[in-house]
Amino acid sequence: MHSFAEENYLKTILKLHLCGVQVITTNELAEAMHTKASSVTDMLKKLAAKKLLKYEPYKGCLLTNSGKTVATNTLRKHRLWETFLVNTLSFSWDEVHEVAEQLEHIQSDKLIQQLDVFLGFPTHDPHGDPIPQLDGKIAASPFFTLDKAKPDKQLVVCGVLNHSPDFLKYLTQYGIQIGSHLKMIQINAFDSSIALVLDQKQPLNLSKEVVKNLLVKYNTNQYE
Amino acid sequence: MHSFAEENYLKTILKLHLCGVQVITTNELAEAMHTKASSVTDMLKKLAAKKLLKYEPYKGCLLTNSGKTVATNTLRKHRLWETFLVNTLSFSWDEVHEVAEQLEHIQSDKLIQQLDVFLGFPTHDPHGDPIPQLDGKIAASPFFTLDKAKPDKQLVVCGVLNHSPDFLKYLTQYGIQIGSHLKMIQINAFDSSIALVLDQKQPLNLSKEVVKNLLVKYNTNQYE
DNA sequence: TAGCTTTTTTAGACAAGTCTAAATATTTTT
DNA sequence: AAAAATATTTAGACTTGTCTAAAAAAGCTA
Repeated sequence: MHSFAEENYLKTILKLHLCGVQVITTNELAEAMHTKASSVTDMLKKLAAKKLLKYEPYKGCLLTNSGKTVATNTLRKHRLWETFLVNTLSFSWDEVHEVAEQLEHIQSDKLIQQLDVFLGFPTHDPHGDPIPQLDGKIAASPFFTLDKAKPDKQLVVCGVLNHSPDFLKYLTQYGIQIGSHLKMIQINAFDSSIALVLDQKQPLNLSKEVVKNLLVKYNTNQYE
Repeated sequence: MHSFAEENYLKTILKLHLCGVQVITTNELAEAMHTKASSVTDMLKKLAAKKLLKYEPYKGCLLTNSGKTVATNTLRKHRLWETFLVNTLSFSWDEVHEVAEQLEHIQSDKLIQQLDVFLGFPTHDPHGDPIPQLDGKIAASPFFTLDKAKPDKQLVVCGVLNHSPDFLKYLTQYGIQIGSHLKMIQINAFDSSIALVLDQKQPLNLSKEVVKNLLVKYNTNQYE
């Protein structure tokens, strides 16, 4: 139906939308796609001709409903496959992205339907990102970054903003993963680093770069 | 590493090899690939330049060792994915081919390795075809077509030669699947059809077209 | 072996997607 | 508001893989 390239452009535009960008410019998209602005212009014209997005030269683009459907579906497939790789095939969370980038383009409604059943209708992928549902709904993240947390409250790690293997490996090395329990002690004024306690064990210090990319929530089930 | 098109050509050449064709001609390949002879010539030149096969104009082609490796690996991936779709995601054997044609091109050694582990190192796919092993070895089929069977011996259905959905649905409709037990009664001289008994139940008549595409073996475990 | 048929290759075209370099808009600065 | 800087688009080229139509080679046939 749609080419890999088309699906990739639409998915990237959707992800920028989800990050709060309203109208996406050619250069923003070129950077996100690791390609050149001229290539983006060519593709935007093609996608506009297919009515998958609105495109005004020099003004940027905006997904139409049908473009949003394609993009959401591609994102759904990507996140379901990431969940499969981690939950079923023992991949670690820093290894899945590249493979899921390929798997997300497989065309088969039944395949994704059955994968969803097999995985037990997961709501979040291994990085804590919400999996778009079949009707296109994407749950808003109820999580916040660690630097926004109140001190001395029990927190649970729920996801990451940065998905780079380097960052994910860093977290793994310090024993931080989805579900880890921690308590924020204080923000150090000098470098905005944060002192915290992980899993009732030794104290730890995390830089502001790390802290701003770590999604947490307050632990409401601490007496379970 | 190699494009989808290249992998498809190499895989098709390997499959023709496995069916006993030694040197493959341009027209044979064009028919098997559902494409035109001129397109085949172009691709053969490219694959020969990459040393994946030997190509002599007007004489046909022959896989080199490295070409054989790529082809075997693609076939291995195809058959592992078919096994996954049937065993894990509840696909029927007539639904898997098209999806596996896409999945076989996913590039990730770890993915296939882990899939193999998850499936329990299967040796045959849902159509009874042997799954090439990691070292490239492909088990020779110990099965034979039903028209070669001796009468009145217990047989087990092990696979098919024709993989078309029409044929597979036909078999399913008559209750024939991998593992079905049957006994050949007699060959009818008039139309070469075969009378048989399926699973100790009602007698059945199968046309010579069906019989020549059904792989069976003698049941050596009938007292288990 | 000369002529006919079939097979295969070549030549030239096209579509998708990308790129560089040049041209044109837009925005910012002064 | 004109000049400079930045952003975007256009023009033309390249790659991959395909096709049609025409040319060339190979294989038959008599």
